[in-house]
Order: sequence, then structure tokens, then C-alpha cells
Amino acid sequence: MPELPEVETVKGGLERAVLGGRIKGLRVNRYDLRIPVPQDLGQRLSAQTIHEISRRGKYIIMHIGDSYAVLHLGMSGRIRIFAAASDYEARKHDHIIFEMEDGGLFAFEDPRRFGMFYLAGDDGWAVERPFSQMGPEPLDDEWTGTHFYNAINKRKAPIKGLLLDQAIVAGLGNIYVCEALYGAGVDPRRGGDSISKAEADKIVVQSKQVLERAIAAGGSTLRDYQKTDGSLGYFQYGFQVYDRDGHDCPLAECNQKILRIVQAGRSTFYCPSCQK
DNA sequence: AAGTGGGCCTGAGAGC
DNA sequence: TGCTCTCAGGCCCACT
Repeated sequence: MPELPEVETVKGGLERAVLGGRIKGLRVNRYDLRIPVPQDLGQRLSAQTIHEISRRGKYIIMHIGDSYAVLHLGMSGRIRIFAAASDYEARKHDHIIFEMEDGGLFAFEDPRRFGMFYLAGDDGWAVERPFSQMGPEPLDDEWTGTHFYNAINKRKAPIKGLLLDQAIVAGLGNIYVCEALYGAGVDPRRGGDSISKAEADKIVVQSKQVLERAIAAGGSTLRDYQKTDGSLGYFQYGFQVYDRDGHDCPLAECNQKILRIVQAGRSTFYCPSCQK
């Protein structure tokens, strides 16, 4: 399940492999993604150069010719990159395959189709649409404890959900929110308006730390960019609480077990003793 | 306005 | 073994 560190890994892999390259053509196996793929996508992107690849939150934006293509990996999305098209092995859920003029190839695979690939301007999906309401990047200096505190101190919703709200901070997902709250020692059930400035500071610091560690772990997988799926970076990182309900709290002097609860339909993992 | 919950989708894993 | 059921997750959107 790609979160910001995995998306960053994918973006890096694409940059190394196809930035500056020209698209020879593409094959679309499915048009009925969550946002429909335009029928003329191939015409519009063929023979166009990939000028720039950037990331905003969990979205990757590719400036191709005069178009802006927006890619989101959802939860099962991957980009597989091949230096030579002859190395490509088709998979069942490869929805869009990009063939490059230099002989390379990359494929957007997404079994659960929670992801998206669309061109800016189509059907009102302006390139800025997902971004206009989006909060700061969690790793930017702009995202400080003060900024975070001001964004949440009148909100009654649980802090867990507020951290998942991309309008407050863009790029945190369920896993890293659980980890950051554990690191900060804050109970995920508490309302935003109960969080002190000092606690907001801690949450912000911890968020940045868990993301930076995960990016560092994922970065090592970039050497083999044919496997640019982010999965190695994700699995190499050992989680303290995520998906560990029933296990002992990692803190040696704590005797509690990690609990799993459901908040707004999403799993939350936390230590009832360490997180107040 | 803010908060909640359903829908989307498939594969993995549990339980029978 | 093989079936059925449940769950996972980000995001959008409808509803309160």
C-alpha cells in the first residue's frame, strides 16, 4: 500500500528511467479506471517528451508534451519499469503500458483499481483539483508544530483522522499516522481540540522521522529500478504498532499489548499505556 | 462547516 | 481441498 515514501521511490525510479525520454506509444488494457482513461490517450501522449516528473502528496504529476498526467497508485498500484521492452512480462492488471522511443517500457499495474491516471482538464479533473485544498507536505519546513496546532485546535474529530486529512497535511496514510502517534505518545482517540501545542510539536517531529526513515529504507531499492514498486522499502521498515495488535508494546518497560480499534472505518493500532 | 459512513475493487487469509 | 466470507486501503461523495 503505497504511502508517501513509496510514492517518492516510484517517482525517483521514473525519473531515472524515463525523464527526458519520448513516448513511442502506449497500450491501454482498461479504460474503466476510477476516473475513466480517455479513449484518445495514446494519440495525445505518443511522440511526446516527458519533461518533468513531480510529486504532491501521494500523487505523481508527469508533464508530457503539453499535457499534465496525474497518477495515483491507490493502494495496490505499482509502476514496473523495464530497460528493454523485450524484458516486459505482462500481468493481469497492467492497465496502461508506456513504450519509450529508447526501447524502454513502463507499466501501470493496479489490481484493485483504487488508483487513477488522468490528464489535466478532462471532465473537470483539472490538474490542480486534488491539490487546491491540499495541506503542506509533511517533510516541508512549512509544516511545523505551530501550523499543525492552528489547523486542529478547533476540531473535535479524533487526531487520528485529522492526520489522515490531506487538507491538513498531504501524504500521511494510515500506517505512518499510527506510527507517528505512537512515537509522540498521543492517544489516537483524542479530539484535535484537546491536543496541546507541545503535543502538536511532537506529532509533527515524529511524522517527519517515520517518513524519513522509510524513505531512506526505500531509497536503497532504487539501485534496481526495474523493481520500482516501493514494496521493498515499505517492508524493510519495521513497524512499532501498525498491524501488531496483541503483540507486546515495543517499549521494554511497558507491559501492555498493542490494541487495534476502528476509527471512521479504518484500523488504528496503539499502546493504551504509552499513548495518553 | 464538520464529521461520518458507503462505495469502489481484488487478493489474501481465515474458517468451515 | 475448495468454497465462502471478511478485510484491507485512499479517495470521493452523499448524507446528517
